[in-house]
Amino acid sequence: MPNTKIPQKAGKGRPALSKAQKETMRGEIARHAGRLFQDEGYSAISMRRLAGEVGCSPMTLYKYYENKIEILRQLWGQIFKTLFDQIERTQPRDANATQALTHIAKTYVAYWLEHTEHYRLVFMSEDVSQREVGTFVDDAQISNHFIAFFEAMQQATRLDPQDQMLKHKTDLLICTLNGIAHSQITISAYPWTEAEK
Amino acid sequence: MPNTKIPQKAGKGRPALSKAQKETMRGEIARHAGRLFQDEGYSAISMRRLAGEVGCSPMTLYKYYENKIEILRQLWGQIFKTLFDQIERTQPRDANATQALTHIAKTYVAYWLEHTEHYRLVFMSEDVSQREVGTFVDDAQISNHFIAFFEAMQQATRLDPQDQMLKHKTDLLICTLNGIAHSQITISAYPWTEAEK
DNA sequence: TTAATTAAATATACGCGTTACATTTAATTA
DNA sequence: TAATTAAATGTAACGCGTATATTTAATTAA
Repeated sequence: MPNTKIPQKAGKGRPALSKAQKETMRGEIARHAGRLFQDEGYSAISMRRLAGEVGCSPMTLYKYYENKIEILRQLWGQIFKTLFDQIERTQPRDANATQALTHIAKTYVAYWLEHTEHYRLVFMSEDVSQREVGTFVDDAQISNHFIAFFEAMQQATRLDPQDQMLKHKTDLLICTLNGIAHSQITISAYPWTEAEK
Repeated sequence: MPNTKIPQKAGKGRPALSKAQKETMRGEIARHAGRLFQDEGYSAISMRRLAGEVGCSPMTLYKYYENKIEILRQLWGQIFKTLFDQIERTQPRDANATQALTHIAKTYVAYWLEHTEHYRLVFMSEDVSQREVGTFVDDAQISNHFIAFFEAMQQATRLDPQDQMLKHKTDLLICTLNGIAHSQITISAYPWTEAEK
């Protein structure tokens, strides 16, 4: 196999970037992308433009990210991490199952309302195809966080984790919460009734 | 205003296409597009390719459709028209409000299961952006049909049409029905429990 | 018949995301 | 210092949707 490129373990040449170095540059790109996407919209920012702002060549972006949507997904990941960290941090120790679920739901909605620019970046980025949103849901980094909903719902309802109904209830709750946040951000003044279910 | 282009009423130049001619050509394009999109997927078919199959130049397509997504939306419109015509045609005369709503729901799901290729075209076309799906919901031709759901729900629940709860219930029903169809088409064997709510 | 007019149809061109490839730069070791 | 090797850059190209410029053809006035 003459065409396979095997990276050297401790070769003689220029060393590959360390994980930290790679992360630094990824972060730098994400930082500019976040600002630009927020200001002008995902679809309005071209890779050539982003490269210009970062101060590198367009091709260099592809050294650090597979493609454009992966940059946006990175931002999504950061946002959800912040959100779920906040939920966990503010969860009262002495809460029972129902209170815990309510706390998750309330904090979740409150976060989006306090960071509407993040909400827009996640749920209202234009020219993002369904397939790309699909991989967003598949993204382990993000979807794992939503397991918190599932577990809290399981605790609160005492349903069998195998029960299809449990997943349905959880999905419905998430949809409802997103719906509430969406309504409050786009339309203003919306009935504030999220504690149900 | 020197730049406004006012079409002549019965001008001297080459006559504009008649409405019938325009519709014929639109239908011809939609016919090919339907076949190609179903066989190879919306995103896999380029305007150049579609033009080749129709037998015209790529830009001629833009004489009859604003852009690519409008061709897909035309197909969506046809599908929903067929679907809601069928619901109306098969609605029993002597049904009470609850029975009528149940009939709508059942026929709706059954249609997608009998025409899975249409379901895929409507709900699973890849590389369709969120903005484009947004205008799909805004499309009067399609969304008017969904008013049938709203009215049937209003009759069945006897809620005030102004009541926010009514719209919520309707939205939830539609989501649930789509969810059932989606589950049955993608996964097989799924709990068949749509008559509730 | 011919010239003028006008819309249809086509040809050309642009910027996009992305890929491929060639070249240059810089960090490491023999 | 020379060889090596990955990073980084430059250049070009591809196919895409589509905006704009140009050509073609159908009609009427001369």
